[in-house]
Amino acid sequence: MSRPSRRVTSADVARQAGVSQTTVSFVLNDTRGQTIPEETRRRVLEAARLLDYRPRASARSLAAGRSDVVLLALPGVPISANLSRFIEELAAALAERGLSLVTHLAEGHGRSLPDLCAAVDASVVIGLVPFDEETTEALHRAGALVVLGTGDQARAELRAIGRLQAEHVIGLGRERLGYALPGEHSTQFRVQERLRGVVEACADHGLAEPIALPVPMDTIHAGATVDEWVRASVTAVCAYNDETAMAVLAGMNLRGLRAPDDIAVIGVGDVATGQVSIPPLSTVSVDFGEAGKVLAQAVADSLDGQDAPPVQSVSRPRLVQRESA
Amino acid sequence: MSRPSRRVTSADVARQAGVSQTTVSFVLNDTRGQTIPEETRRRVLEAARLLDYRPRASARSLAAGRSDVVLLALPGVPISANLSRFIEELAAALAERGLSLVTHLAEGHGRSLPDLCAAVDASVVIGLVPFDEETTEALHRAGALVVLGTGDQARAELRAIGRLQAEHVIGLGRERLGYALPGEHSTQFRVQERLRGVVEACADHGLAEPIALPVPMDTIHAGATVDEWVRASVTAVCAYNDETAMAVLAGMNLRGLRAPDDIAVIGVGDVATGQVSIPPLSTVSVDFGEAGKVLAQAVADSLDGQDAPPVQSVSRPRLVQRESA
DNA sequence: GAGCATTACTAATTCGCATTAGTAAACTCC
DNA sequence: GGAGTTTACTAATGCGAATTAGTAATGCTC
Repeated sequence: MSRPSRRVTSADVARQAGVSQTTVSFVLNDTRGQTIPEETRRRVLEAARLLDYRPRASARSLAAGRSDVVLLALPGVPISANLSRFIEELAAALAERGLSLVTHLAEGHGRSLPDLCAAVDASVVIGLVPFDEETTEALHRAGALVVLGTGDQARAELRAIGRLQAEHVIGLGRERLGYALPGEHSTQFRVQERLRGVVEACADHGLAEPIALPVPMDTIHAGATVDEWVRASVTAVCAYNDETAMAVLAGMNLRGLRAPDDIAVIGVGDVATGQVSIPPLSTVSVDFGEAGKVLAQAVADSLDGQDAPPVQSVSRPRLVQRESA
Repeated sequence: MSRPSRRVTSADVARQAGVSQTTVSFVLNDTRGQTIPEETRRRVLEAARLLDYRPRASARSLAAGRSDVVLLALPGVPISANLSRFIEELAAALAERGLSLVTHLAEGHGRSLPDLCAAVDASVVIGLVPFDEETTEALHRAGALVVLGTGDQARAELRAIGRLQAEHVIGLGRERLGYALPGEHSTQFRVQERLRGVVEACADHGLAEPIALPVPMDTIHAGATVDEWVRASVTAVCAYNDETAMAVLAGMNLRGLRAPDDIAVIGVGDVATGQVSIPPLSTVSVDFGEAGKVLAQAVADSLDGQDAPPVQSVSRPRLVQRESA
């Protein structure tokens, strides 16, 4: 259609408003230390609105030395409703501070995160999985001013989730636990750390280590896995996530076993279908609640103020008790 | 940690390699029409590697007049495994062409898509939901050279999904259909178009219009909805998605009804838990297959070649028959 | 009513890269 | 052996906004 013609520039706005480009910049950025009379400000704003002017990001960040792009690196897993709500909240909170959030589905075969970071000229990179030292380093070299998601905080949070599951079923009087690993990617960081949390909780209570078995998304195979747990007298299974937990439930159903009577089952994630599983699934909801706002604040702080206090807790695991445990 | 020091620039590389900045640019961009001897090329490449040089995107796109950022606008729904695979594939295919993909969870309260487009200086915007004329216009003004996802193609694809569901159960001999709307957002474009597809298929076969009812994610309420369908002698239910379908299954289970004997149930999406529902859920898998590569090609084409043929079909709906229908 | 500060601006410079317009040397070719 | 071409580069310019360094006009003070 309409040839993209020429983009509107700040010079166009200046011309329209009858001022210099400098003044336009001052008005639009609320540059402090500059006094602009109300009338002039109004004229500039009006002209900008009229022309639907949007500063060209590349010019802006070239001149300013930093962009206002925040890159959120997501793990390669499907994005739950929960997580996507968190992302939107984060985006909204960042937008209020003039920052723009874009996301990147990592773990893919696309370009590396540092490459991407450079490609979009991101000032901030947030990871939901922790970055190792080397990646952090590379991100900084790639132009990231702030990198969040390093450190052991993510690790701690993942473990807390496992712990919460275990504590719950132990509280129910179960003493022999199983752990349901996902059918795939079971060596992944997230999986191992959640399992770790369960292991720790068992140790704390003087119980034997949980029996961790992979559970494929398939009723027949799940049934076989359940058999193994039954042989080991397992009376509660903590699952890596709700999907896996539902597979366990299906396997049990196939064997005529009931949750929680025979084996208590608890998942993670509070996916919608957990409410209509048979029986309804107890789970740990990873509630991002205020996390978006908190994170946005942390980002903004560490972007202008030198160092902000590290973000404590992003997710806030919460027990959702239904019928399966 | 390490103060971000100063970013490495192409001038640094030039100095290191003992050539001019111009030459560095020529080598790194494989500028055609320039002959660079192998030895010089090697020196430059080596210097760039040594310094871990990455061109600053803002400077690049300011000078070149266009960035290599592609923005994918996603609907505000959770991202299925299927979709995320598609995204990764698209990202990989774009990366091969020197383009970087970032995603944006739309429908949020963050900034508007045109604003975001300008903020990341995207050259291309792809939408999985169609953009209206106005938005497309705004995106172009915001600097997007290419905008994909306009037009009625998305509409057609959504309808095809509904059609496929309906055709399947009609093929099973069912003549009175129900449609399970999601408990929320049931007036949304996607929902309505899928339903439309079912309505059309019914009409084509001379059947009565499907009885569309919202199904909340809650076994009790789902049971009540099932009652309504039973009263209307419905023998097959097409659901907006797998989650909703599973709620229907739960409601039926509560009433002692079996799928497909009493009512056939079919979902959309092929979510993992559909494999372990009771009974395993028949569904329409929205298979993106080669779509990533095709789309990437279309993007690249229309970015340098003037106009590329519009992308035909992005998703390729495919029936996955399990037990529920 | 001279000196100084404040107001309300603007001209000129800068960011880092791509690109255009050279230029000097080597290499044809009749 | 001089004109023309190709090779192998480099100097200079421009992209569009932010920023720095002004400047002219007005206000305030003693």
